[in-house]
Amino acid sequence: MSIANIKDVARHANVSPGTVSNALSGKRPVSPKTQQRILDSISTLGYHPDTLAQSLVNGHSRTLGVVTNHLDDYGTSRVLTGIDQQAAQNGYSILLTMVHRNNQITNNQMLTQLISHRVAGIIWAVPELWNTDEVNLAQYGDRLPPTVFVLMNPNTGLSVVNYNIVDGTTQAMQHLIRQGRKRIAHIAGPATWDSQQRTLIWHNILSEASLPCDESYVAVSDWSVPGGEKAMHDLLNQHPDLDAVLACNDHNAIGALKVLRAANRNVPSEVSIVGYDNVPESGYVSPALTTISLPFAELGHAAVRQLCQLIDSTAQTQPNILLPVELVVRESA
Amino acid sequence: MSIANIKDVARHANVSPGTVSNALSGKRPVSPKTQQRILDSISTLGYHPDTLAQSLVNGHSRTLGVVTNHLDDYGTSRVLTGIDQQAAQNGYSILLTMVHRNNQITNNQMLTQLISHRVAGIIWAVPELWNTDEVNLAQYGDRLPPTVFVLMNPNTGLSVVNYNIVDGTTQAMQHLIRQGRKRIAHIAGPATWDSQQRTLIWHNILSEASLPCDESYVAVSDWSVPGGEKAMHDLLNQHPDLDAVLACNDHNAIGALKVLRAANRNVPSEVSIVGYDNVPESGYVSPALTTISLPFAELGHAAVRQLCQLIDSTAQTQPNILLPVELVVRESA
DNA sequence: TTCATGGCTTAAAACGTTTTAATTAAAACG
DNA sequence: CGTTTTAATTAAAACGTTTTAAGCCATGAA
Repeated sequence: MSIANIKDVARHANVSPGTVSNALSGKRPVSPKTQQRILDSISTLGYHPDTLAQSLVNGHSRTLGVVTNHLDDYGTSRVLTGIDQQAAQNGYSILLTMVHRNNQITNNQMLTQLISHRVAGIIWAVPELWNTDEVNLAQYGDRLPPTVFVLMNPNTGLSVVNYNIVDGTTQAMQHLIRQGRKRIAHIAGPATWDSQQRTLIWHNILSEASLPCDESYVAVSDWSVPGGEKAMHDLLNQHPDLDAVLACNDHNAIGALKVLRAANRNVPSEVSIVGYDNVPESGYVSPALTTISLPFAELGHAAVRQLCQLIDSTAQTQPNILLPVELVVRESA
Repeated sequence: MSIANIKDVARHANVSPGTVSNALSGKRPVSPKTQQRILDSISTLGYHPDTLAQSLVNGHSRTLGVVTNHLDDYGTSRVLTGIDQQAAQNGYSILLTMVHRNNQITNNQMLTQLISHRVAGIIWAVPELWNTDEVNLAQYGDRLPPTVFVLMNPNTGLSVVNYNIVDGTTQAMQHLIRQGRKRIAHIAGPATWDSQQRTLIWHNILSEASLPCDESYVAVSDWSVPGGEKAMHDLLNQHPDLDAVLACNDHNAIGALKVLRAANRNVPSEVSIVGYDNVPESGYVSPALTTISLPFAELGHAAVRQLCQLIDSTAQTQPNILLPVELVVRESA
């Protein structure tokens, strides 16, 4: 006995397939008696409608394609969790495609795959790996479903959901300056758009306050703890008298913390540190990190809501969304 | 102009739809000339086959349904990353369903959703939240596609992929005993199967070695850092002279570390600690944690491979898979 | 009695593929 | 050059739904 379909139900309930469809969708009236009969047949046969067939006939699949980075870091995981949450709430399933380190599959292949699956929309959540030059969106024409980009440069003409980078860095800097710090070094990330953005703000605020902000106060690191250690080392060599550090993320800040402890500089009395991201461990290193808390899960929520609006309204674009951030003051500054 | 389908291609290449299908699949020979003509038409029209229609006609969807826990902890994220990696390699897409904290959707609804999507197989990767009583798998009969369970009790008659819990805990205990530790306390997790398993092994090894192992040496915690702090507090009260701690995971161990530092007990000279999981932060707390490294990504890989075998062979079951673990010796023990 | 009205129901077409069985075209053979 | 074999192609059926247009049957009005 193979798996039951709508015809089996129809036959069992002595009714036509169309009526079964109506009974389930409620789009057309069905008499109470037949309704009940159909429901009974459905449960005795254990019938579940075939989503594929449904999607095929009405042209869309109530599925969102999500392209995300590998989940090795906290932020990406949280964003994906948020996406799933909101998608479930809006009645969408999600079709997942991940970008891995040894990336064997191209952006184009990913898009093609999602398009083939007839997803209703796409969320591109690969921070900064999206190079608009690499992929020519226009080539897909109207085959490309509505698409929302998370954690991306909002000045690209695409539909972007991001957190407020400017505000976050500004808050952190102001906090340090308010505490009377004068020589504020900066551990920058790799040369991605958002990282450059933060460095720029660091520079502007310091120069406005007539505080030192030349290049010797900046060390470039990757996003890792060892990277932070190395950067802190260099900074201490250049400026043994520095009294604060603005790190581009918490992991770098944690690395810096280790180096400062080894160098017998007390944090925060001698040197203040502010991180970025508010990863869980930032709360239980010692001293606990003062950091900028980013609304990762909310980014996921907002992206799905934005996407659903695009899908429903068939408007081509929506205004970008920038979510607020929050300075979490703990012990390190 | 709507999106191109196989008929459009056929018309454009002066050929029948069936031939286009054959040209793409290679299942039946097509003459080189027509082949070329078809390929040209495909690229000028920008044709991508509709996966939904394909799946509908050949009965399966080259999609794996994955049910995972929310991604707030490292292990789950890594497992999912591993699953995606291997699935991509085997040519499967993945349809994601997450279990969230405020769980509004039941196990049954999840299964029904996946079944409706005609997934080729299911990976259930919700550690310990799966209660076999809650869901009666038998009720789905042959509607349920092949299913593999990750991080679950292997003694259930289901197809399970897990790491070797017994071996991991044993290695940790032997390491502590080798170092001459006599009073080894234990921070246990919530009363889940694998947690109980570890507590049992802790007990057996100690009693074999004629070392104290009564209940007063066990504190129950959740999996969190604060939970670990509280547990460590209690243990120190009960046994101020304890000289080692076996924690049920790294977060508990980190919490314990904080309490021990506050109590001025040197780690590892006075008290040794071993964690479990090898989360990234275990490497950069101070002192760095000695811990059991679990093969999370490999669990994902193995689960997909196992599932693919089940799908291909249509054998009902496969032997369970237990992956080896590794003791990572750092500073804390 | 006839006719429209309105509420349910149904048969058939459509969605975009693959596959089967039948057909044609091409090649090989005597 | 006719016949057989083989290779390439096609028309049509199938997959499981939804939807459209048509049909049926009471009911109530003229």
